[in-house]
Amino acid sequence: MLELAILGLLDERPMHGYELRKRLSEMLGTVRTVSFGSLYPTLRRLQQQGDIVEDSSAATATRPPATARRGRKTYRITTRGKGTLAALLDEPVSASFADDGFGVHLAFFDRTPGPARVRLLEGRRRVLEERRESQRDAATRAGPTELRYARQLTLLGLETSERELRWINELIQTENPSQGDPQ
Amino acid sequence: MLELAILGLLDERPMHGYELRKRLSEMLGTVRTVSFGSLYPTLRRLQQQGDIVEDSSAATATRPPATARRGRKTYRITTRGKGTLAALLDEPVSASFADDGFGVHLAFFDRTPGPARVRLLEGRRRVLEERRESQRDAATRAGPTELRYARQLTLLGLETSERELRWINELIQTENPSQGDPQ
DNA sequence: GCTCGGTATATCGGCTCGATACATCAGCAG
DNA sequence: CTGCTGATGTATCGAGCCGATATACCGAGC
Repeated sequence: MLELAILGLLDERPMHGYELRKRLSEMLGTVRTVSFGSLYPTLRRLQQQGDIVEDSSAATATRPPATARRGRKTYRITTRGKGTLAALLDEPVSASFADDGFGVHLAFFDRTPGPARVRLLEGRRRVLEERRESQRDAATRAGPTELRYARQLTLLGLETSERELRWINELIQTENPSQGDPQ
Repeated sequence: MLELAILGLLDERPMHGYELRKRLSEMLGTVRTVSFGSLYPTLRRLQQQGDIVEDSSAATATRPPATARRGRKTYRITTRGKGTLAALLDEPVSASFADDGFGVHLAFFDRTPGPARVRLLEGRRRVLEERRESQRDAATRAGPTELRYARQLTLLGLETSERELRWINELIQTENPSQGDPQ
């Protein structure tokens, strides 16, 4: 998922690590924060795979020193990286339907082809439906009295799932007005 | 957090790994599922620390074979383990205020002493307030048009945070009727 | 001139997950 | 009775991610 986020951002313009993190935080808001302990290893991995390269042009181009501060490493997406990005956008994996992954995918929704959009939204809906069912089971099942707080938390979660389901159903209708809600 | 959950369950009665996982799933509902890849290493760690021991009495007690199926390992909490559990319940750490950890703590709320209850609830409230603020910032900040889907997700998250804040404020009032909401 | 906070890269240990492997056992169909 | 399937049950492996930590440079303000 982090690979998708990085490639998506570098597809807009070259950036260095620290900047990537800032853009990620403001873009994904509370959905996901990225630690340096994940970011830098992922950058190295992407570089080894040939999806990104260190961008030397920015340093040597117009202004010799000054612009590129010491220690800065600016990365740029390669042609191979663009292919990887397109594949990630087109083929949602199971992680794409989880809370985190879905938010990342959604941030690049405008670059996602139509069929993949529908697959993504419906996969997310399926996850939410399963969650709702298990929450309903837990809420119905009469637990011991001492668990009333945990039960209230479950009820709160159930409401949240139901709201998000309504939300995503609206989104699916917007995306594909011809067919209704099968469930 | 997983240590707390295991110790808390074993404090009720001895159990083996598979059973622990089932109880955890139905108890925490959707809040948290535990994989075997976390469960078994954690059990080993707890055993090495002396917080739990393999319970041989159950196997040799009333019925010789039959009950204890081959390969089953039943664990029992030790005196040291009870101390660890009490400490975990009494001293909420930063992980206790995260979504996962909070749910686990709440499941054992009836065994948590009063002052620790208040610390837990107020710590959780602080986390939620921070989240709400950053979501408000993100929602206010006019992003580019192509991010409208991600923005709608943020708005949904903002509503969720606000609802959970109202919920926890009620809980705090129930716990401590004398003093109101400082924020 | 000196400290303080923001910028910037990087590593380490430890936890957790998903996948996988491998047994046992109950029930049921052939 | 034999073989199949599916639930029970323990366990490991690789990989990703997080939080803490270390290091260093820079600009602003006193």
